[in-house]
Amino acid sequence: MGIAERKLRQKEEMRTAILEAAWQLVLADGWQSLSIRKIAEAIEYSVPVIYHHFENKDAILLEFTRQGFQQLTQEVEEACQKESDVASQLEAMAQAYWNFAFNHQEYYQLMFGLGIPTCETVNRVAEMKSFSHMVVEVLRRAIARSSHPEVDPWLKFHTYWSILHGLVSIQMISKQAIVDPRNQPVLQDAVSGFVKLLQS
Amino acid sequence: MGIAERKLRQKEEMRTAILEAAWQLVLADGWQSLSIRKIAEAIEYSVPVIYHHFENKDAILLEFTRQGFQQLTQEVEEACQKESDVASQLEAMAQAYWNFAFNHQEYYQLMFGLGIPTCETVNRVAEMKSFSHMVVEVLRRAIARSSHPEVDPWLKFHTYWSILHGLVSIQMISKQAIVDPRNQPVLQDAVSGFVKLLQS
DNA sequence: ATACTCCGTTAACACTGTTATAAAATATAA
DNA sequence: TTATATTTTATAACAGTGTTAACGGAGTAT
Repeated sequence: MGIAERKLRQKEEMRTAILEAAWQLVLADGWQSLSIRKIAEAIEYSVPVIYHHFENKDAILLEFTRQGFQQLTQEVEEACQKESDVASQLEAMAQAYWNFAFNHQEYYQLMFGLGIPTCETVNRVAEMKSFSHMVVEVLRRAIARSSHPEVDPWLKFHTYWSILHGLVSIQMISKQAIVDPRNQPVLQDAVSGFVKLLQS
Repeated sequence: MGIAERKLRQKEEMRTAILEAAWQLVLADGWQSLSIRKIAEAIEYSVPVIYHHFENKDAILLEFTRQGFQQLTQEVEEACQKESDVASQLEAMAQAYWNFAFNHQEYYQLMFGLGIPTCETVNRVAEMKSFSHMVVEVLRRAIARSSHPEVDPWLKFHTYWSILHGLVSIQMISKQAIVDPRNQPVLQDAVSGFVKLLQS
């Protein structure tokens, strides 16, 4: 009875065909414009067949999210194994993480739910510049008082902001719960570390 | 001729009515489910009137983004002014930033294009746990070799990951450009600072 | 009173995810 | 081989979405 086997094989082929077509569409036009109908047209089948292989559109996206995390883990791990001492490992891993994010932007944006307001959108928001400016001034004073007054305050601002934004978004993703602001050891850990280093 | 003034006033009132209705809808059901038709129904006008006040849906969202950055700047600045020395200022500002993000999650998510995969979605991705586990193991070794072996590796992981994610997403938002991985002073700055502190 | 400019409407276009229903193709049993 | 049962595929619809063209009516200006 090779019939059942053939059917299973065909089912698997169809599944990967859907994923491959979807991926091509994403590479061409981004996540925002991906649609079930476009996938159906690409694989030259009608729309409902897709629903025989995936419960809904989110299931397709979830599949890619999984693939993304697999690949991220693999690349970071490889970078780690190329180094011997722990400090170099952590730095190499950070670099690998960064490389993954920008070499596979589509993956990264999906994995972390980044709608990505385009560069134009951001530049239109003058209010963002006020914010940057305000924080930079504080950092400038801190740097002036430190033992390394040549440090670039904009570099430090970028770092400071990134730490804050990273803390917030990772927290938002991992826990929906409302958090007591007075109980944030991670925030304390990261910020006090940053400040200590700034003043050293 | 008070007529022209009255018309201008009415136009302004309509504009704020649209924004207020939109805001209520967002508070009730989130950004994802906000639609022009729902706004129209809420203000008891037909759909096209909205297009007389805003070019399109994005223009409405942009308005809220602006408001968000204004409010964020204000709250962070107030927190800054309550402190005297720079270190306390930077820490208070970080706390204010954090508070803003979680007290006005809708604003924050819009401002940074966070689609926010829900907690359930994230938990379904087992691959995320592999990643976490892998990194935690490296941190555990680093902590064991440091002079503070009692430090929680999961706390440090959370910090490490947040720094990386923050760097990446801020970079993705502010510059569309493809970046040369060998030229990332901010990444160097943040990660080497983290590692130094970890080993101290 | 006539012409004209707004303001607001209805109705449509071109999409989206999802699904009920019907038909065609295939597999099984007689 | 024929007839029945099963699975696979397609058509067409539902309920939404953003956006806009076309039309009506009220208020203003000449």
